[in-house]
Amino acid sequence: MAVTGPGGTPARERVHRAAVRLFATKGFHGTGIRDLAKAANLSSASLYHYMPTKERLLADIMRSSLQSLLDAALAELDGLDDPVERLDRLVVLHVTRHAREPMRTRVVDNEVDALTPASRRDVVGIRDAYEKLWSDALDDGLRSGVFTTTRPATTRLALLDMCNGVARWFSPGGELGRNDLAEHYADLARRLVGAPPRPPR
Amino acid sequence: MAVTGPGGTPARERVHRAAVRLFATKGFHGTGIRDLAKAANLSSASLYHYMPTKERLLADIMRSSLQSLLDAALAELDGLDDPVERLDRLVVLHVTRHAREPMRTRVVDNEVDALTPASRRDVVGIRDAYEKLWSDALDDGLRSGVFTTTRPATTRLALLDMCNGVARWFSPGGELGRNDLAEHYADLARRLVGAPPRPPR
DNA sequence: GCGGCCCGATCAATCGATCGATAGACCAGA
DNA sequence: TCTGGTCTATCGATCGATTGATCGGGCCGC
Repeated sequence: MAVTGPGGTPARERVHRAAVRLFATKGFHGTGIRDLAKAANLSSASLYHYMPTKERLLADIMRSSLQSLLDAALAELDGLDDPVERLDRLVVLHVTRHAREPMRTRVVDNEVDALTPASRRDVVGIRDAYEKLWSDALDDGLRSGVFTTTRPATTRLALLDMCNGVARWFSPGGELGRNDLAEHYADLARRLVGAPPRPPR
Repeated sequence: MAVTGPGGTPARERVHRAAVRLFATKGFHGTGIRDLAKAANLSSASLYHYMPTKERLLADIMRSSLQSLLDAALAELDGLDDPVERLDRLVVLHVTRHAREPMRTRVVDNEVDALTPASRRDVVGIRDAYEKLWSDALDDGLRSGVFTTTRPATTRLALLDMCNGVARWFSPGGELGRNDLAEHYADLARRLVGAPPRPPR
């Protein structure tokens, strides 16, 4: 088993983590193979035992992040019918994740066009499936009259952009915890789509 | 006068424009000096007649974009007292600009950490002054009771993120024109901060 | 023939990636 | 218990290509 390295963290994981941190802060093209090696406590040659290519490492990070978000969302919505509840859950899940792993999310959001066309197709496919959950909840709510907006498509984009923004400024040490933040965003989302406010706890 | 070049556009402007387009689509670090030269119909050597450095070109683009946004906002708000009207105007101006020049805005929003510390200080300074206009409008409205939110700071961030998102997906050929889009966002903004809806036109 | 534009050629540095080699863990057969 | 072989993890050295930037000189309208 590969359990060497200072701190006991396996090398594969160190590479992954370092890549997320560097890609998020300096960008994919701004991160050299040697920066990555230094951050993972490896030589740049050893790096290639854990990734086929710098681009594929990026693609793997993005793919797995998005897939786990999609899976979690599907599990969260399972069996649910009420559009308001579905929206609540989507917002809370989304914001919680973005606040828990802002770096990873920043990579997913900002580095899409550093991917090769093939990788991009995969990643965008997963993202579209995820965003369809939002569209469906919104459409159902509009049909049943519990949401109101004159421009559903634009409102959906505004809603998603609002929630995505969290990853850009959230820092774990802030005054607001992840859960309170997510609850607040659920309130804001209801306001945006014209749904009745959530009952106070 | 330098008015050569196919199409009659002066070289300095061609460089500027090409840089905005390339930085926005491929990122600052993803754009080579030769890509830039080709897009501006110049040799990579001639490029340096119009910019001291690639990084300074980026800094100039960001600085002038932000400064013109701040100036326009100050002009727009001049003499205005009512927080609701100030918020309306800020949203309409912001969204209109983001929709008119999504490329330029994407550069401003995404490439901040490609700047040297000195350039970054300048740029962030202007951005902070601009965002303070939003904070002030929001605070005044909260004080006077016309806005309602439990978390003013977070709500401000959510509001700004929502409006910033426009630059990431707006394309001029879409079904919605710039002005209609801006009006819709003004409605959404009022909902977010708990202000009464705008009177229908 | 002077000055603003412009370029081909080229610089040192860095890029992503590959090479051959070494050290150690593990296992099979004697 | 020793031995030979295989596998994984790691490295220094180096590959060709590309990077941002520079230099010396050519062209052209004045």
